Amino acid sequence: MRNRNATVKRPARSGRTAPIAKVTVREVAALAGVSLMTVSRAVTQPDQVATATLQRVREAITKTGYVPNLAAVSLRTSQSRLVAAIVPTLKTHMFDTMLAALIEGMATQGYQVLMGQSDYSVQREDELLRTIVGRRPDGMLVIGSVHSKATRDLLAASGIPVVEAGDLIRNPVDMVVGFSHAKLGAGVCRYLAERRRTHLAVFSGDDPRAQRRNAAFVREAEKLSLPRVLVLQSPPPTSHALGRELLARLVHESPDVEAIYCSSDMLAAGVLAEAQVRGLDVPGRLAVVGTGDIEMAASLVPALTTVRVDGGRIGALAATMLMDRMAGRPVPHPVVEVGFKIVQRDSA
Amino acid sequence: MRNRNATVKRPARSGRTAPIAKVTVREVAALAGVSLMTVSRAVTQPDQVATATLQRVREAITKTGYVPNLAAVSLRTSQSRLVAAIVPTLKTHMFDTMLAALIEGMATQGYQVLMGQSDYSVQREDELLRTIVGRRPDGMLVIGSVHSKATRDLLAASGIPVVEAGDLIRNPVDMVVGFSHAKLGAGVCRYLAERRRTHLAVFSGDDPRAQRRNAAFVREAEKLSLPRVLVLQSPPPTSHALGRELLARLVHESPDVEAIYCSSDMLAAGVLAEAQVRGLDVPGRLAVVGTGDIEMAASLVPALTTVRVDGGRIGALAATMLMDRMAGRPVPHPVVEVGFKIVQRDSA
DNA sequence: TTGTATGCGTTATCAC
DNA sequence: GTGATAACGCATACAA
Repeated sequence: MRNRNATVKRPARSGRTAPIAKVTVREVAALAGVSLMTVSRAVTQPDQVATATLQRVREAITKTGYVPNLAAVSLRTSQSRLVAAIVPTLKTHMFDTMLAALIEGMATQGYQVLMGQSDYSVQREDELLRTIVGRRPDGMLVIGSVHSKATRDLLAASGIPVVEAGDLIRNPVDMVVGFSHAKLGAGVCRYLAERRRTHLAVFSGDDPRAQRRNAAFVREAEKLSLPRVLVLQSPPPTSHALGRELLARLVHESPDVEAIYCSSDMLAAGVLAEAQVRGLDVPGRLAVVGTGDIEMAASLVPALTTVRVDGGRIGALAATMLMDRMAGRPVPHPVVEVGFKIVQRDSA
Repeated sequence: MRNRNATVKRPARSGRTAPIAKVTVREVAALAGVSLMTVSRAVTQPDQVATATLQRVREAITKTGYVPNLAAVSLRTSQSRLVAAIVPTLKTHMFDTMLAALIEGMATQGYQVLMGQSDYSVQREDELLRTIVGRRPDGMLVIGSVHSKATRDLLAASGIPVVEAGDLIRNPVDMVVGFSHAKLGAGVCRYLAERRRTHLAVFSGDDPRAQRRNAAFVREAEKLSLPRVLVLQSPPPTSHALGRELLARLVHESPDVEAIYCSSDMLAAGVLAEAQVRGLDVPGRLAVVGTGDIEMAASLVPALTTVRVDGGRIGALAATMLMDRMAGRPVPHPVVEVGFKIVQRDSA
């Protein structure tokens, strides 16, 4: 059943009015019978203008449809009221909450957000950041971290407040809010070991963050003298389908595995689905732990035990730190480690 | 198990260089021993500059770390190379692919994307759009449609190319690419009727788009002389947990329902989970149809029958239409209806 | 309370 | 091939 693709009708774009883009303080001033500055003041500091004048100006603004040109404001004031955000990709759920919180936080303070997708490519990231610096944003959020040395230097030299978010890196360009992937990986390993699971596996994407978690997980298993951890990696993004596929493989190749740590909840959900199909009891026969605590985690069957990292909090913290820096206020903690939490439910 | 929140160390922000934000053509020109215009030309039209000069200028640019101020460029040229995108929310998967496609499409043409979240609030949307107009974007994408009359007029008058995406509305501000929610709702109803399901229910958010689908679904059922359709609505966003909750309610209140149309795949996934828990056979006892065809739909158990709308295609089409308009090229089809498709899998 | 002059950083235009 | 000048739209500084 397929709907056709068709052109339906012409749009009703009326050419009646002069484009607002061309309306400047000039026209408003002329219409209101005042000078440019009075209009400017009426907009930015209304209390400095006589009530009667203010009213006339406001009418003129309404009548002309005047909207101040922020490029001019930005040029004049050296403030863009713009914040840039770079994410690896928008196609996964991973960064949505962080971003949503940032955008919302900044919007309440009158800032707008410029978006960029690096697609996990350092080169894309570099190009992106260079273009963005041209906008003179008042602040920047980079999810993950800035990867190339040259760009790190560029940003450091630019004097633009930068928050690198999600990853607790050692040498931030400016500020960081994140968590330790190593602690997280080790923590999950201990959690499973405490619950008497000895044959462990890890399903994950092969991005750097996941790899750091995996490495720590494996190290911890060695420290606890557990059998060798089976690590299955795939190119990101990790998906539900991948979870099913990986479990299917595991069942054949290493049927003795008792617990799986998945680098995303979606991956874990796929594992649960495949386990259901195969009649594999979770958690009886197999324990499953996810990462992210996405909305569906709590209502899956069985409810998914997962590592919660509060993306919304990270985004909100980033917004606060940026605004402090932008306002010239001292930032008490330029490096903030946010916690993660293993949320115990039914799957492990 | 909770990691502490702590400050770890001071950041390594070196104050050594003059902020790039302050480097202008002036400094570059001085260093290269040329005029401002030569620098400007070296950047924008290198072939107009003698090779030797070009080289000197480029060295000077590298040495100073000069990055052109786009606010100034924008002011001077009346071109912002900025495109704005307004989404209801980033917290659901609904618009990710559309957005990702748009951002990618625009980025390849040297445009940057300004993001706004309206949170399904008309007032927020208005504020947002007004601020955004101040940036003089070269184009705008609004997911859904522009709701208030005043803002529609503002946009129409602004002369900014606008694409309203996702919704095939009747009187677009400028251009539209979308599908008919009414056709979709009716189509799903027929699909279920053809499969001998007579007692139908709809689970959905109460946003306007879902409501249009629901209304058409109900009308179609009446036309087919089916029993009254049970419609259960909740405030968006729809979620997995909500799907479970609604099915639980349904089982008590209307156990005779044979098919459910869900306004999102996540909602449908929740319904499948609850059905599994209750031992309700899907599709034997109950058919389930979702909306969106998100990645997990195909690997759910049972695989989810769903209505696919190609968000990536919509985003890409929007980007193309915007770029045509921005380049002054005629837009052959300012109103584009994209198809939807009912993807038959196992759940219905 | 209101107005005038000036400059933010860049490019269009015209002159050399 | 290169340079001088003006202007984009607005707000800062100061004068009235």
